Amino acid sequence: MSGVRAQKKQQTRRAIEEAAVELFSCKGFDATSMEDIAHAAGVGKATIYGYFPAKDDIFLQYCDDRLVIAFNQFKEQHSKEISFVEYLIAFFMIKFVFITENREFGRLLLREMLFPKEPTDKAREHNQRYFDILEGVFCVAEERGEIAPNQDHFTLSGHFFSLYVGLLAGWYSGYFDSLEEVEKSMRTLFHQVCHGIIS
Amino acid sequence: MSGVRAQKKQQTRRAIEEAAVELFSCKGFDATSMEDIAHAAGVGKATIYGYFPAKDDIFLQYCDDRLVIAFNQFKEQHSKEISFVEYLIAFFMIKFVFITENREFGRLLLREMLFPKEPTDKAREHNQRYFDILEGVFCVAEERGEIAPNQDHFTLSGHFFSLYVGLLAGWYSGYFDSLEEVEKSMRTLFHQVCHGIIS
DNA sequence: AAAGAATCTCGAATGCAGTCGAGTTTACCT
DNA sequence: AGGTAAACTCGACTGCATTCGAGATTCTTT
Repeated sequence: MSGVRAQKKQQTRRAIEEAAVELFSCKGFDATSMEDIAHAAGVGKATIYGYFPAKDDIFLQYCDDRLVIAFNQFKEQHSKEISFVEYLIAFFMIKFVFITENREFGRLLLREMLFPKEPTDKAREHNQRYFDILEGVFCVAEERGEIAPNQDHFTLSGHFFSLYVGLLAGWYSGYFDSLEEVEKSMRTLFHQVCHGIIS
Repeated sequence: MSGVRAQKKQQTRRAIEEAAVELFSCKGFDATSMEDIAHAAGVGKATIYGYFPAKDDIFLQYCDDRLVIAFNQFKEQHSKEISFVEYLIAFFMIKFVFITENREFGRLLLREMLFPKEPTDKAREHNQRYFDILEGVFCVAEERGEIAPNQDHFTLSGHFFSLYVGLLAGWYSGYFDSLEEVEKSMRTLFHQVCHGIIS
């Protein structure tokens, strides 16, 4: 039975994560010290570093986990019956809402994910989840004749993703007052992609 | 004559900035301590805080200044004779090269500019410089009949800017091996915007 | 020119993220 | 069981950004 230790580890890990998320939500990320977390979780400060490489990672991990859940919920809820643009809007808006739900959390997550100190497999893997989903959307859209054939799906994914990131940057810089405005802009932008701006 | 003090301040400020940039370039941002900078600049550590609110701001300020110079150079060098897409590509590629010249500098600059802790006038002002330039480009393009009339220039600017940001994120996540690849992708994406992906 | 106000300067102190290494617990082997 | 290796834990320590506050310098006023 090599279960005692493993079980305890799980427990400790969860205790740390829960304590951290609770404190971050309550006091804010910067105002929460590792000592606070350690105390709240009932472990020594250094112990935390056996579970998470750095303070950031505690809730980066947490956010990422929650994001996966949101993904899956979305996949269940939304059929691909609607036009692919509407589908994409629903997809990105869910993410948008999720990310901006807590301004500070989202900010840190985005910073880390989009502009990492150096490229990591973790981030790549994270992105791959997007691309896989979008890939599926584009395939269906192509079959239905909604988009021209022979387009590089990776580039397409990148295009929509970029617009999503741009909207987030706009949000964080105060260019939107409400989610409705964001959705409106997203719709405009996505339609630009579809129809072009020339004709 | 209230000049002695003011002059000294200018001198000190420049000494700090120069010492900091020199050290950041040489040793890297994280590896350079405020004490190093203070010592190199010949002032006390605390003095620096009389000139810059935080370590980040020292070279954020510097980067921003240099960026303005790059902007102006660009405006002089490039005529608007070429097609507006080629103009935009030239414009954004210069910025791209500038930003990624020093990976660490660019990363910090982007993080701060795109996802600020809270919206600041400083960032707004920074962005406004873009929009003004792009505005001009779109007006000319419209007159020439290169793009359909009655489009919202702000949204258009946002669109191209988003793609630029997306490419940067791709670069920082290791999806490109060279600037040539970036430019190629940029061209593809910009053409998508022009012609749409439907027809 | 003298004194009082404003500004500038810096070494010392503070607070926090992250590391170290010694001590403790668990797993594995014979 | 008994002993050894591996993994876990934590208080003390390190290094750094940022703040404090007391003293020095410059400006202003009369």
